[in-house]
Amino acid sequence: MRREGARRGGRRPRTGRAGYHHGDLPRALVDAALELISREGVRALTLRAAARRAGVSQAAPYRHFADKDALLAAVAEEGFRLLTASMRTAAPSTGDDPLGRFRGFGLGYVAFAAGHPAHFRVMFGREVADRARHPGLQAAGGEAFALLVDAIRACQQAGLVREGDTETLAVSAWSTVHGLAALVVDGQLDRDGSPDVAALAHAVTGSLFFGLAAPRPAGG
Amino acid sequence: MRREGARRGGRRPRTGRAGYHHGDLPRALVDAALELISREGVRALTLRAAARRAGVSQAAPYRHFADKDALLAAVAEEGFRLLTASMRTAAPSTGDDPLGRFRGFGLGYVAFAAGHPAHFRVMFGREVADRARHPGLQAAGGEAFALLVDAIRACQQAGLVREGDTETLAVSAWSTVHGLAALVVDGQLDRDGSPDVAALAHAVTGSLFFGLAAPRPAGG
DNA sequence: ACCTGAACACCGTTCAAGT
DNA sequence: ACCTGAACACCGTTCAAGT
Repeated sequence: MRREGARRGGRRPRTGRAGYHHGDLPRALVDAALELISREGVRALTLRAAARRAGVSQAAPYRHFADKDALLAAVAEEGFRLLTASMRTAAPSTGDDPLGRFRGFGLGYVAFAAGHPAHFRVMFGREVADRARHPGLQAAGGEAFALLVDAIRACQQAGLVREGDTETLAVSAWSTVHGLAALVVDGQLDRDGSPDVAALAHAVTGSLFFGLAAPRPAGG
Repeated sequence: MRREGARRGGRRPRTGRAGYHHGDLPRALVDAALELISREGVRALTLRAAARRAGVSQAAPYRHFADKDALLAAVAEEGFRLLTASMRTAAPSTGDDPLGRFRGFGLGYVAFAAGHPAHFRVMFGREVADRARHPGLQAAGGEAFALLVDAIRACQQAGLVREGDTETLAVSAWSTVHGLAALVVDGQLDRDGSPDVAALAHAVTGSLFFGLAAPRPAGG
């Protein structure tokens, strides 16, 4: 992970384009990787193909990434940052609606996966061979999980979610939204045409909160 | 998918070992693939490495599999069959406990993933590039989902699960167990040592049924 | 400081040829 | 009917060399 800021907006460094083809080859390689994955699948992502797309020689990527794994780790790390952003965007920021906030995180999680399938695949697909070598990755993943844990704790404190080990409840919540996200990205839900992801996300987060059990008959 | 029965037990065909190295090279290649994935990751699975492991030339696999994708599809299809078997084993077969049966399917799903991570990865990891080319695969996946749908319907008929579109409820259930399974296989839950998968599976299927909501105070 | 060209040991896949 | 050997166009990665 020699790469640092993504510098998305362009704004090339003053030191100039001398020697540069892009002003930002790392960024160009990450974009090329995402496009290759989206259009032709993870197997089509080769370092050489990404280099070709960026208009540099096959050896040039090694100036910025130690190996193919490092490029994939950069994609995954960016994905985790976009994930937390998507969760925050979907959640109301007001402190007085902890349940809405919790549900918003879930909806944002699924929306991210549906909107960034290439990122999602690299984040969770074991493409990054040795995750331990990329601690920034683990950290970024932990941040998203922490968001969920905090939201559940707030709901518990408001008396909206039942008592119990917060982390275990968070694993339930994470499993639910992650499972839906994975099934969507994986195309497993496509058997009768393309599914209404937003509707499913609402149904699933609703089930998560209220459960599948039939309401007890009053006095029963 | 030229390959047919897996003939797991050994029992070589009478027609003899003349020309055969294994009696069953397709089986040997599937086993080699699983071992390579388990020991060195999906990237280490190459057709040539599988052939080496099976003791045949690099070109020999093409007698039995059209291409690398076909070998992966065979692994995935076997996985789906093992998944349904695991679900059936974990579920009580008695007709008078639909809820236990439903929960058993969920526990069996997670147990399969934890016990067969290499299969699970190929089944859901987009390693098989063109899934449409392998209809047997889609069918085997649909079977597992159908099990869940039937179990939910039975619970609804017994008044144990609330009314509503059965398929949508099934997606909730599938998402929950699939999400936990994926997080386990992916190592995402390893941040404080290795997790107690069976305990998490119980907690998660419990949450799925009862929800996370705090019990309503009586008369409130 | 960043990039290229050539090289090495690998892949997936094909095809003529062997038994 | 099943397998091999050689071949082709690709990969990841390294390294000396260029500006």
